[in-house]
Amino acid sequence: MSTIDGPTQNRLLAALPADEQKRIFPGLEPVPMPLGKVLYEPGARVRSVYFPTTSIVSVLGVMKDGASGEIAMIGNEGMIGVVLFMGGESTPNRAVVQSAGQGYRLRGQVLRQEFDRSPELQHLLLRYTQALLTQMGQTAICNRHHSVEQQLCRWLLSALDRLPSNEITMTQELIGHMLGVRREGVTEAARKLQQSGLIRYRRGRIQVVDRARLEAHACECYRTVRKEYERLLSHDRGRR
Amino acid sequence: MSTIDGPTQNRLLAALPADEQKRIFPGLEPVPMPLGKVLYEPGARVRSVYFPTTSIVSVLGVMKDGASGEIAMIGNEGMIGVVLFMGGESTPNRAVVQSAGQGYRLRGQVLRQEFDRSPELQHLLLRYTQALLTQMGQTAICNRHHSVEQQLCRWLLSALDRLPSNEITMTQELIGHMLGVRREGVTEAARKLQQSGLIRYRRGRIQVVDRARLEAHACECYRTVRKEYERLLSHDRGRR
DNA sequence: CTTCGTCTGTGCGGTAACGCACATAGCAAC
DNA sequence: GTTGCTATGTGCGTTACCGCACAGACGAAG
Repeated sequence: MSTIDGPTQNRLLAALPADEQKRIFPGLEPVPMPLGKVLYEPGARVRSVYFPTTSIVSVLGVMKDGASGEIAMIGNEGMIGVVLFMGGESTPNRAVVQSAGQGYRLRGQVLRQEFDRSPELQHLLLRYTQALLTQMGQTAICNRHHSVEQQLCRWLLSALDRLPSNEITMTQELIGHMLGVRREGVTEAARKLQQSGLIRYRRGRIQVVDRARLEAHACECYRTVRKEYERLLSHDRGRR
Repeated sequence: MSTIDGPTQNRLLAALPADEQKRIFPGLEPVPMPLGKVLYEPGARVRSVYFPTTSIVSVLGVMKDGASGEIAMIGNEGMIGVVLFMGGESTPNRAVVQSAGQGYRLRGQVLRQEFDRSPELQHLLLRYTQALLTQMGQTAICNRHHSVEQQLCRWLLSALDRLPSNEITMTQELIGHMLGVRREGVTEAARKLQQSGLIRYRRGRIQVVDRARLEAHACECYRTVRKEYERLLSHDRGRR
């Protein structure tokens, strides 16, 4: 009945038809998602999927030498663990909680069963996976062509879209790991943005002051991905 | 009956169960895939899918200012147009033939119908899509962390895996567009590789002389992606 | 209030890749 | 062989980012 709290805070879960919700919601287990919690490791078998509600999760590519980079950011618009219905049992990536909050866990077996049974669920999750594909592809060319400053803007906006307030709790060091750049590079970019009055920050917290101008500063990648998410995951599902 | 020529030269089509082949093969239309042919444009509705046999197709991200970069390379191991069964009707990317050859076209409607009817086809294509996801994610962090020289090695090896000979027909200018770097950067990297005896090249042609050492020169991304393709698309499908 | 660990600010030399300009060389058409 | 187009070679100044080093500043815990 509640539409503000509970599983329906996750937009994928909320978009399910009522009868499907009846079958899935009982299997959902609310879990805390503390900062740094690892949801899955590269190559490890994925046994559960996660639906963030108030948390944000990063999917990171990690190199042998420890270098890393975010290839996808997932909040209450999505889920972690698409491999479960895609048929691989693992991925070469790591999923880590990037912004603390809540989420729901569902056993993989349950999801797979329902995925095979319900065309609506299937279509919804596949459309979501396509959105994920788009995000990854755009990240690839963004990493190639855009400056740290532009990418920081993009990243802040993406995070903001998944948070209730205009404040992001995150150290510059961590942002560096996400963007795959030096911490100092983040510091310098952040300083410039603050001087221009787009953001304000202090130790581990970044406040977005002027969202419109931040968007203007970001590279086109942000809008491209966002538009695609809206197109794929808004009301008109079922059109297929 | 033939396993060398025809549709079964594409490994996805070859992996289908016999009864599924019976339903799909009649709909396949052999098409030439000349260099530069555009299979789909950003945002345009995708109406057919393509199964390369002897050709290679690049999925490119393109920016407003014309800058570009390859986010996936697809040969006879895969197909172009996963959006058709993923449920989006378009993507923000462009698909272009990168190495001329042959392929098969299939009307999207036919594929969708069979996708919904046959669990085997569905599982096969979803596993393939996961491989694609992996490739894109790895491209993203590769673009972030590795040198032009390393990336050129990776790219050459990926192309080689999809070609029958050890020669790649491709100008350095085009490779530059794929990698999203300057043509001169490619020239310099190629010169180094030639001096080290890994490749030999002339106007529009690159010959790989020492594959083993080329692999040693490439970044880990090549192996990561390749392994994942093997894991996801080899014999053990149906294990799910 | 003090302490201490962590986060942020800043400087500096080094390097990879860029943008541009122009020279040369391969190849196809005539 | 000559011509003309396109691909490749090379140099040069500029820029963005790196790696490292260390100073300073915040804020939680005592």
